[in-house]
Amino acid sequence: MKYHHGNLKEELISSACVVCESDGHDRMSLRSIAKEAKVSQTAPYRHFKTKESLLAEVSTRGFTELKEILHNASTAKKTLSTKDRFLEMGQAYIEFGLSKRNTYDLMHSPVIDKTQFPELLEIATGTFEELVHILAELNPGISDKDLDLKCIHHWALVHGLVGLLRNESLDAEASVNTNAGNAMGLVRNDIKSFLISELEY
Amino acid sequence: MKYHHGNLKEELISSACVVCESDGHDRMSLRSIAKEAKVSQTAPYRHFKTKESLLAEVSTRGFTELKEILHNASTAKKTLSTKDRFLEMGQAYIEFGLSKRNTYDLMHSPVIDKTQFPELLEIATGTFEELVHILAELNPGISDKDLDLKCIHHWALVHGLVGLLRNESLDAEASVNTNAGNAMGLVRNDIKSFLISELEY
DNA sequence: TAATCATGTTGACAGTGTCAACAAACATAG
DNA sequence: CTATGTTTGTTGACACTGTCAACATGATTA
Repeated sequence: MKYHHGNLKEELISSACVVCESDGHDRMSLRSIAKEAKVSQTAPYRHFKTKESLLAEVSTRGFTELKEILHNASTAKKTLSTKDRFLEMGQAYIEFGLSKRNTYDLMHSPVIDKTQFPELLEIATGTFEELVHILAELNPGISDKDLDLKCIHHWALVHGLVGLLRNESLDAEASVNTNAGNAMGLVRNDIKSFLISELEY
Repeated sequence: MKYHHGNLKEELISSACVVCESDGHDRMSLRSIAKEAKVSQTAPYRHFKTKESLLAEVSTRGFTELKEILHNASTAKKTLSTKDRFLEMGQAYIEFGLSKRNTYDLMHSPVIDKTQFPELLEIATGTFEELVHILAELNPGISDKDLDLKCIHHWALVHGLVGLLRNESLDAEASVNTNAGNAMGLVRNDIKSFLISELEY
């Protein structure tokens, strides 16, 4: 029975990742994950200055995973056209946002001040870069400024779309008054078609 | 010195609105706003079943204000073309999201389960309707389905754009590695131009 | 072997949301 | 006008939270 745990930091982070995704970051308590690791309430403070910095670690892992997913989506299937790989990427982003709801929330939550966590800031902006790369490939010869504007456009679109799609209440309720709910269901069931129509918009 | 306050519910809500916007909803405590109203800690429970339901009230007011702003933007200046009024609306939405940051956050936060607050759900979807109306006006003869798709497109865009613009770290940091930061600043300084280019995209 | 440092522990503090039990103010029926 | 019941307050408590100071143990290094 060792006094020292040996791998506590890693265990706390990965435990926090699980809890954050299942319960949401606001329902996660340091004490509970400390207990889960069979360690005292204050042990986490040897590895994280504050709860926020543990959450920053969780957020960092989220971005790391997302960046990898995006990178894979845009490079894996070499036989696809650039446009199709771009669409794969958009779909992958949205699917991440829908399947890792709470983690996605944390990644965009204002409770973490990214400027205080350089590593997090770097991976977050790095994730954005994945979009820059494929859009540059898709629009050869485009000016830097126009490229950036295109990035902003597409990023805003998928990010906003995730926000809309996550809100199940919209199709539950809105379909009574309008057809938006139905359309939302359509989009949800065929994200790729929607993205294609966006590209040709 | 009356025992009964007389107007406690209203005072609690408006106080909560102020605190939510200035400090963020996660830093708002029931006790503190009770104290502010010079009332005991548990007095709010005579008017709100839970903290969440007070926050739901704050969120409702946020949507009410936003809906009104959007409605005004799209109907006030009668001399403008439909397209211009649509642009006014987009700009108004974004400005709301940027100026009422924390309230905007609360309105989209998962801490409030909108399905449990019918009034909130109604005003939230009602806000969406403002977009439906002007888009219908802008695209006469459009099919219901296409109208809905257009709504989803534009809503996702402005909502996502707010998310991007709020993140100051993006232009602070990203400008080192890419030009995205500069472009973000451009967009921020001239939202309307960006929206126009979006419409013609 | 002795001293230092990293990593645990216990105990405490102030703060939180919420509940049960009680009390004062108000409304209304007799 | 009194009696009764309902709203709307109060006090006190519970379990929980993030975090800190003081201490103890284990590992590392001189």
